[in-house]
Amino acid sequence: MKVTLREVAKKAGLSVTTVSRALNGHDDVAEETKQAIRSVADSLGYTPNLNARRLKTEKADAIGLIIPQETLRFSDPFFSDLLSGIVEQSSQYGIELNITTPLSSDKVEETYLNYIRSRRVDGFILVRVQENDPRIALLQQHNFPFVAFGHTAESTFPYVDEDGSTGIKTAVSHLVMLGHTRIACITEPQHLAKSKARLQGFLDGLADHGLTADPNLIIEGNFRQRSGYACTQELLDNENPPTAIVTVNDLLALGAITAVRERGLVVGRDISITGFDDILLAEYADPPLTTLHQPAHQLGILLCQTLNQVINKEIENPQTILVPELIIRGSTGTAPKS
Amino acid sequence: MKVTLREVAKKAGLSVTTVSRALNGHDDVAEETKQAIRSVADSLGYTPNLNARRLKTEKADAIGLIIPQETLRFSDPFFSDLLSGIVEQSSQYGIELNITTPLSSDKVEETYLNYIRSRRVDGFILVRVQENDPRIALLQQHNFPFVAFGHTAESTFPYVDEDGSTGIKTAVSHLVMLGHTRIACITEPQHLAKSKARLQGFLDGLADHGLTADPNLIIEGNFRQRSGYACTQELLDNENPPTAIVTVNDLLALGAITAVRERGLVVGRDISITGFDDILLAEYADPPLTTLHQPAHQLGILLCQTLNQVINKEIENPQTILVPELIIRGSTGTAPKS
DNA sequence: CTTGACATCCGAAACGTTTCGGATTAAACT
DNA sequence: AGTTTAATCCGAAACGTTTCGGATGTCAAG
Repeated sequence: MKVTLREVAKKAGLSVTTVSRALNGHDDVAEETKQAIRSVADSLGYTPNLNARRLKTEKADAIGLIIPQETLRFSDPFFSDLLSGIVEQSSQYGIELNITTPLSSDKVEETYLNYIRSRRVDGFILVRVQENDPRIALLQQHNFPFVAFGHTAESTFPYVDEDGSTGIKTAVSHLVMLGHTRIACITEPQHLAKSKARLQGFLDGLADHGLTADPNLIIEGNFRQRSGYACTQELLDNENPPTAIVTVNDLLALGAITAVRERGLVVGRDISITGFDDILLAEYADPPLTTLHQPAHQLGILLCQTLNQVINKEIENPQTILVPELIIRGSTGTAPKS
Repeated sequence: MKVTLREVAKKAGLSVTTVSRALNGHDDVAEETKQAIRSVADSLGYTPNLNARRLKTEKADAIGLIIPQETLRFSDPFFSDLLSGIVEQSSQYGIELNITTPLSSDKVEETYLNYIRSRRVDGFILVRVQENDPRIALLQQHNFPFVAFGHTAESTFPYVDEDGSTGIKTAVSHLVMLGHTRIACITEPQHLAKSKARLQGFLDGLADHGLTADPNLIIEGNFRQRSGYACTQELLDNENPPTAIVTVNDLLALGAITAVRERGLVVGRDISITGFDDILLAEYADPPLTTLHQPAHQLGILLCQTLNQVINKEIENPQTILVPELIIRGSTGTAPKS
């Protein structure tokens, strides 16, 4: 049933050594023997036992993706596109993609350590990086290859990231150009690096146009539609409500749209709303959502490519930042005259 | 740096054999030596080299999920919830989850074969099963453990599935009770088992109430919103348009809602629409979508549990079917008087 | 005719684990 | 006292691969 190198060797009348070297394309075996060996191997349906190879070579040809429980639970569309990019690229490279989640939130580092020590992956892709992320400290200390999706100003490690700050600034500019001055912002929890960056972009964007942020108009939500809905209610209850709301992701924006409409207001006329990510549903929202397009799938591919380079030491400290593009749709319009 | 069994043994003053057996909890080593060994192992930070273990035991403690390219590309929310369930449960079991996609659609079986022969997984979870699925034939022929998400009437293999037919029947009944008689259906491509079942449910549902399906009102879409939009346009252009549309997944329904509204009609009053899956966005659609709730996350967990049982031969041929529950929201209402 | 260089092949060891079959000792029976 | 039994422990082989360090043969150059 199972066919090993030894059997290929026997059938080909050659040594195991030669067969191994032939199949791995070394140049100390004659071209015609290589051919012969390959055809024997094919006829027997030989596929190397990966575990044996890994044991010997001390390479796993695999990468790990340890998803935080929070990310796992509230699967947002952006993340699944990111994931699909990672899956696609790792498959293309012929390396395994190994996905897990820590058993509990206080066992994150334990999980990483176990993976490192048991030698089952050559590197990690990190998502949801935080400031002073303990995972990164751990990996750096062990000198273990990884690439982070996310960064801060001080980051000295390999990462791929969006430029969330610039992205939001673009959205703010867009709104200011439309005449808005009372602009609100619904943010995400601030422990994540990317959420911080986006909020900063909002503040900077206002400042760029000589506006100052009204603290009453900055409100922290989470990552879900329901939260966008609730935050918007709160904003609209304000005695001097905003004419535009910058939300920090599309799901928040969709929730905001629902809330606005429930009050009998028209999105894009009475109140403008912007999102972030350009998930599939943004285009089909009603009205279609003005948002910042993130090439999620592409980012996933890039993450995987970068990690591969880090593992193979082809590059020392790659850092890539992609600037999202503003897609203007119906959810934003000129400010109402007051 | 790396610590092996040998070093634990040396430090503990015992043989490699004993250390191995102690750590694996065999009962031919004294309780106090076990304790001692464990503490030495912990102090050294020993973690077994998985590749060595796998080589020896011929078990991978890993399962594979080979995602078809189509599924990968158009990441639907349902699938990511399913995936999250699989990730969660496999992590809980402490087995690896290995995700790939075939390099091209004609290399699907090659990919499976490679995985089987290289001994890197103990079993597979299959998604998007078709009638007479060649992957299933292959796995059965190799006597390799797997569990399918999906089935047909003749299926003799282990599966977990939703009862799509009964689900849609429930939706049809609901509409009939509301007085609808001209009911349309937007289906998915019929090569998938689940899509076939859902269409059958539609036909059976009508028949149950003595209605016959109008071929003009059955129209094949795909899996995306855009398609639901286009199909609905077509339905509404009919000379005798339907008063209700049963769509076979939520994204189609969301597209349908957009199309209906664009014509100035009111969903839930002029035209009723039902979906299937109850994705996160269904509740926040406008109007909220009447749909069939699928416990996607739970299904993922169940798939993983079932596969585990199959691998460990705890059960011979497990087949589970979950009946989806109709969630009535605002997108359906009494039929307009004509 | 010898020498060296080159091309091609191979034996044996090693990676770190598990396990088979036995060895040792002490306790518990005839 | 001798013999069985049980409790602990261990040596060595094996899983299938890669690779180090040669071995063999051929051929051109000296």
